[in-house]
Amino acid sequence: MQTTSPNAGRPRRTDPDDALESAMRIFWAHGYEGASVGRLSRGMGVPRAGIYRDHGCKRGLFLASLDRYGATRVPPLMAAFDGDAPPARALRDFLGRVIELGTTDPDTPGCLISCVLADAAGSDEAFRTEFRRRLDAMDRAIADRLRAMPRDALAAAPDALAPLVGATARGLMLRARAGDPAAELLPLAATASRIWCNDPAVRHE
Amino acid sequence: MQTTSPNAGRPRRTDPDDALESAMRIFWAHGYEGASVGRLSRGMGVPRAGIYRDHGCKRGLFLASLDRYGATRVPPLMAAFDGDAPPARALRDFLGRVIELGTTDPDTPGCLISCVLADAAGSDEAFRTEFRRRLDAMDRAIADRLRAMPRDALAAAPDALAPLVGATARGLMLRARAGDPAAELLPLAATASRIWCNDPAVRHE
DNA sequence: TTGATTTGAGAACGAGCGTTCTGCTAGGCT
DNA sequence: AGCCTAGCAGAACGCTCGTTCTCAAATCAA
Repeated sequence: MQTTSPNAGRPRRTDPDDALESAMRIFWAHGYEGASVGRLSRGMGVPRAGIYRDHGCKRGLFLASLDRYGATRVPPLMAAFDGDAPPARALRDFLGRVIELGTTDPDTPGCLISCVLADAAGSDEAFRTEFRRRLDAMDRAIADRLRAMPRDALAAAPDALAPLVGATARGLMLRARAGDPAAELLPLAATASRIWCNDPAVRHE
Repeated sequence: MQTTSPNAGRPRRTDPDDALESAMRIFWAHGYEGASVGRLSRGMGVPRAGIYRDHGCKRGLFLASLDRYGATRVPPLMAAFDGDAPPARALRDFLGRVIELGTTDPDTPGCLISCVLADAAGSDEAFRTEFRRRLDAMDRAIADRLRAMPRDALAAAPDALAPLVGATARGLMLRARAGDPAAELLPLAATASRIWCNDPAVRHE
């Protein structure tokens, strides 16, 4: 977006992508209000002034962290619907990836959007709009994937089932935030995916 | 718990129950970190020193607020399972009450536990334990109600379905936090309750 | 009325907040 | 070599935080 300046100046101590990744993880762990600029600066390896130069203010850094989260953490979830696995298998895989994201790193339990942005959205209109925008985007993406599945494979119409899948995924993220290990959550993914799909042979275990 | 003192002292300006209700709503709206003691004191109608006299510290007031939430907001949800309505009806009623709780007052969107305590649980061990304790209690209560339903009425075993019902309810609370109106969420309750119950006559609309 | 007791109102405290500023440093350019 | 640029390190700003303290006000007992 910008040509290199004639004189390059001192190089950055930390790669901007790495710095943003660190910031995202600090927000993820401590919440928006709980993550102080001092802690962010130290964790990012960027001086305080550098944060304001790059993102304007703490809010800007948080919004950039949300963008990074959406760009790096969400696509691997949706990839569960790639390929042509049976619907029940794809849905179980999707929830499995959700559980993995929420439980893999004990320092960042749950989901930056469902657990952190949700809190910030309580009384801040801009954050609430951002929150809603991201929920809608994910549910719409899920609906797109469900619509591509064979008709009558699902227990409800794709547009009706999609927000239910999204809500369930977020409920699992809250469980992950509480420290539940993946092994305790994966059976939930199996039950949910089974119930969501029309497979008369294996109803009520 | 204590006998009246020989000399009664100056009466309180605000009833302690009303004060705690106000504190709970302020935490609900602004989150744990976002609710300052100054704002709490003003909103409660209790001087700062009174908060520390009654609850020890800000954490103590938050925990007391959680207790009040659990005592006043949760039982009306579980009451959906009273009576002998058909399982699908009871489950839909339950989610309907969840939606109502999360959307009725725009100043306190969503759920104090699922949206506020969840954030605080990220890096605070005590809050995480408290969070998990409350999630477990609710899922156990749901399981008790599901077990009382006629066998083979549900699409999965009660103990397997209960945490799924809990997770879905919390996902709806996040939607409420984002500002979704009840009218947009109620169809989700209908779809979920239908899918959770074995009613072959009305599968895939 | 007086004394004991409990609360209210608000000042005060040190610490930490988000944000900005000041020199100094490390590179590329000429 | 000397200049220009951009970033670093850390001090500094005013403000708000959670917490504590002080003193006047209000009630009951004697």
